[in-house]
Amino acid sequence: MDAKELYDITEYHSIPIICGPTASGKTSLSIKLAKELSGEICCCDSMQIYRHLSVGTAKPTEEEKAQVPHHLIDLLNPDVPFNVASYVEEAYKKIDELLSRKVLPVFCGGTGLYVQALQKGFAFEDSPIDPEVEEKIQREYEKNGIEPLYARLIELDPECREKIHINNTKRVLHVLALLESLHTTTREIRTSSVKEGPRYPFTLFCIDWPRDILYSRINQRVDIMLEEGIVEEAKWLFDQHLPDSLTAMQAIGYKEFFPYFRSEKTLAECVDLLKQHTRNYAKRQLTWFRHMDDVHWLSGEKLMEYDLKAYL
RNA sequence: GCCCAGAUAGCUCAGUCGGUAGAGCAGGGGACUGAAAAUCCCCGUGUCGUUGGUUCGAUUCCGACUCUGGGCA
Repeated sequence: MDAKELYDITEYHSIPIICGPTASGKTSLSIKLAKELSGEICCCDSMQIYRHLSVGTAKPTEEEKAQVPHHLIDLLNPDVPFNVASYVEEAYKKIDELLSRKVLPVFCGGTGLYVQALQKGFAFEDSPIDPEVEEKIQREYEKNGIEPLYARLIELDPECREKIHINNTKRVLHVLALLESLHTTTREIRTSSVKEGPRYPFTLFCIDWPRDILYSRINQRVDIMLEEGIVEEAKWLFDQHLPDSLTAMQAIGYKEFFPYFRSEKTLAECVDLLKQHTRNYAKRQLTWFRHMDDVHWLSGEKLMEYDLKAYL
């Protein structure tokens, strides 16, 4: 769909995506914008997808959801894995649904990969990895370690020497399985995945704050989450005894409390660790956003003064 | 008051058999196409507590002092 078609349906030329690091004020900005546009909010967040993870993922509150309808949250239980490909599929379904009601979606979220997948229109194949190939690679890894597999990856695709470090085991194994299943290279995958172009026209906004202010906002927000019951929520997840590898178990705001539940750390230590991890995460998010294309940067201090409609 | 241990990077500490020092964490930068709130890479000069002494040379050895732990009174 191009800008004109979108305009004919919604009277706007593009779909806004509000991104930014955690605790930058995305939620309130997206609500303000959605109200102005009579739009509805679609979350672009790998963890708000999960039910029961609410306080810790800074999901919009009931009051906020009452102001503007929210979508793409509370889709799955925490024991179900999730990934970009599934996200993109869900997002496109939701966009079509809103457009069929002539409603403009307002995307909002901090997961850089998901934002980029929408912006660039990454196309994902149904199941690109042959389970037999994957299993064989896994067995070889357990037997001989990463080095022979890394050597094979470089031989199949010399570009990977630059792009994938040998210590990044997870990615080495995954990309090797991908290449041996499809008999192709990463360059070809990247090229073919964007050859259709973006599915819809998007406009990206990213919120930025001076680093020290962002960090103190993060620390304050963790204290608020504590009052809102993050520890109880984390205890609930802890009691599910899910495998650590599961997507939901990686969420910041939960795993940090597990040592407390096991009486290995004090609550105060876990809280400090949570603040730390959240700050580290915000930095990684900013690295991602800074290197995305066509981003309109918004200063956190004057967030409510921008006329974002003018960009759409 | 006495005895012992310590004082080195923002923090926790290692080390220099005497030639001005290095790890982890924090912090900063970066990568990223099916776990991405994940995973991974790169970046280390600081009056080595103060002050005398020994020495060609002291953060390192010796003394005193200050501070911080711990113990004894």
